[in-house]
Amino acid sequence: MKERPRRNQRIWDVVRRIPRGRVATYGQVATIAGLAGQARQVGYALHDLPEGSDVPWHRVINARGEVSPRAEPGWDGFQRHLLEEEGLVFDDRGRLDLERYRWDPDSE
DNA sequence: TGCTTGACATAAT
DNA sequence: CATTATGCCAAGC
Repeated sequence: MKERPRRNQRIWDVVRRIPRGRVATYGQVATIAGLAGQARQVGYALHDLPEGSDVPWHRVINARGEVSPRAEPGWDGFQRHLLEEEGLVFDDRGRLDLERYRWDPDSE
């Protein structure tokens, strides 16, 4: 069976590798998944993320260290709550210290 | 089959 | 650090 270019599933696999209490940017996930530069696809993949997936999508944030502004209100607060449960701390502007919480794939 | 939209990133200003 | 412009790929219509 040929490898199905299912980038989405590949992305989910990378996101699953994200340890608890750590976050990764879309670009980072894209690079690790072999989709360097296609960070948009990462976000799109998570959007297609089915329910019941073991993918900690809430650990995936944008390059600014902030939660991606979704279309539905209240969703950002939900993600922030999940991250706080992981032990992460947000700034007054609702941003995280990427320098401190950024997941190091090489350290895995 | 072709155009538009989309959980973004990076470079330039 | 914020904002603007451009690029990338896949899914939807």
